[in-house]
Amino acid sequence: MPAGEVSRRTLADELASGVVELIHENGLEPGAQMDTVRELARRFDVAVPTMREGLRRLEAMGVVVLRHGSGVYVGENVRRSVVHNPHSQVLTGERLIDLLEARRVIEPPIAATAATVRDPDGCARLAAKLAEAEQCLNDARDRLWIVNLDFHRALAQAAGNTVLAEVVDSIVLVHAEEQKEILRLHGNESEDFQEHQRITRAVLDGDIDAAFQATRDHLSNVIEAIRARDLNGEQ
Amino acid sequence: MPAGEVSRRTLADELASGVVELIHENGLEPGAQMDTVRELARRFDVAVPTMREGLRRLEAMGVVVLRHGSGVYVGENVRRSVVHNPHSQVLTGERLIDLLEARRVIEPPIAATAATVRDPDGCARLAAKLAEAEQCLNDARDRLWIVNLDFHRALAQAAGNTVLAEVVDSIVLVHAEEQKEILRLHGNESEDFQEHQRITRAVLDGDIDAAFQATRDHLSNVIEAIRARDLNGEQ
DNA sequence: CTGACGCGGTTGATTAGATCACTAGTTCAA
DNA sequence: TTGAACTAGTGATCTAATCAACCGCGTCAG
Repeated sequence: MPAGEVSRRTLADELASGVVELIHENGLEPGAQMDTVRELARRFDVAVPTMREGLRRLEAMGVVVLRHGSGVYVGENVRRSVVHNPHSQVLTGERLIDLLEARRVIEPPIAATAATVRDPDGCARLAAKLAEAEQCLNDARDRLWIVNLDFHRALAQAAGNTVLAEVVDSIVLVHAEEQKEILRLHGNESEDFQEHQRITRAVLDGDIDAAFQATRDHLSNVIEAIRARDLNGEQ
Repeated sequence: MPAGEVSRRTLADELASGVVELIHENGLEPGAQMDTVRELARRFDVAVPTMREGLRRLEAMGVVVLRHGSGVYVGENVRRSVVHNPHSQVLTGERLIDLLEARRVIEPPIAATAATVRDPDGCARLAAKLAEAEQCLNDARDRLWIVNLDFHRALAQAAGNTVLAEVVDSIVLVHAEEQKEILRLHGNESEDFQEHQRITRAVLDGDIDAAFQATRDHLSNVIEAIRARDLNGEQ
């Protein structure tokens, strides 16, 4: 009984692939409206509920978005190879530490790459996100957590490699709501901001070692803060 | 018209979450059989096609597997947070280079972590995968490509962090079939094997710098080999 | 006794058709 | 001109039926 074994490909799976081909053949960008569910069902000569099953597969991946009463749209993830799974296990203390430690391994070399590349657009976006965070520190503290996560995404994007951006995007978004709550209770917002400043300066200056070290130090501090609250004791 | 915006949560989405909760409440492991589609529909008081839509979402993520004539099973990805999207764009030359360059950023520090941790099980699995690759080099060359990808997965697992393992798992599996074809035509199998040997020795010896450098060199060589074939000219 | 084959029951897969809920665009009235 | 109401289009969900695949059990043959 090897449950992981793919036996025969279902029609829903084939329809999902067919729809993706259609998107790419027509050069549709994220946000573009596609044929309706009924039209797609007619085009592929299947029943509407069967087409819906295929579209649900794509929806899970963020490749399409079904809007009730409006239509079917191309999703943001249409070109993504790596996504995060919104239907995975509940976040445990151990898992959060695992996640942050993984980020501590991955993100410093990404920051170093960003400092190497020094892409003008990427750097501008990073600086803009830092400015946004500063504003949030002053008058929109409830948004600060997501802007801080976005800072890390901008950092990965500044490395100029879409796969790296997708990877970081995926891991920072894991259990986003739960992270929000934990960071709200135990984060240190002004220290985080200073550390983000340090990272940004290093990247803008093209100082590879400083970018690496600042990112590593920052994530180490986050890990220590989370550890200090003895997360396992609260479960 | 913000297509990426989540308006109202559908029943299919809620059912997907409900099924995941059921899996975790009952402590079901990958491979375990769950209630049938009809039973799940009854349990959640919805119609069968609606439950099927929810299950298709989970199936896309590898959280469940629907086996025709048999039942619904828990999938391998039930605990995964990061997965690869099988429904993304066609692999282009540029995209493959992007992918390999991302791996060159991420995998060396992961190898260094593996050399730091020196987990006995992880190291054993790495050595076993290397031995398997050697065997394939002699008498099963058609399988060598997947075993070589598995080597990288074993390397990430040896770092002892599930998120890192998931990340590497996801990126090496991207466009696996297409990678197979490209590596078959342009890879250098005996050189790859030697480089994998070098990486393994460094990890087993706990030589952090060597593990980092050997992994980086290996991936650089793969990138150069792919570049040398002028991939864009072939499209 | 063991292995292979066939059958029946269970379960997933797909269809057809209907009704309900939401959205976007248009028209009308203040 | 603006806001509200209406309508048509579209997704969401349901009911009910039929078809296809799998699994377990029993029987038969070697």
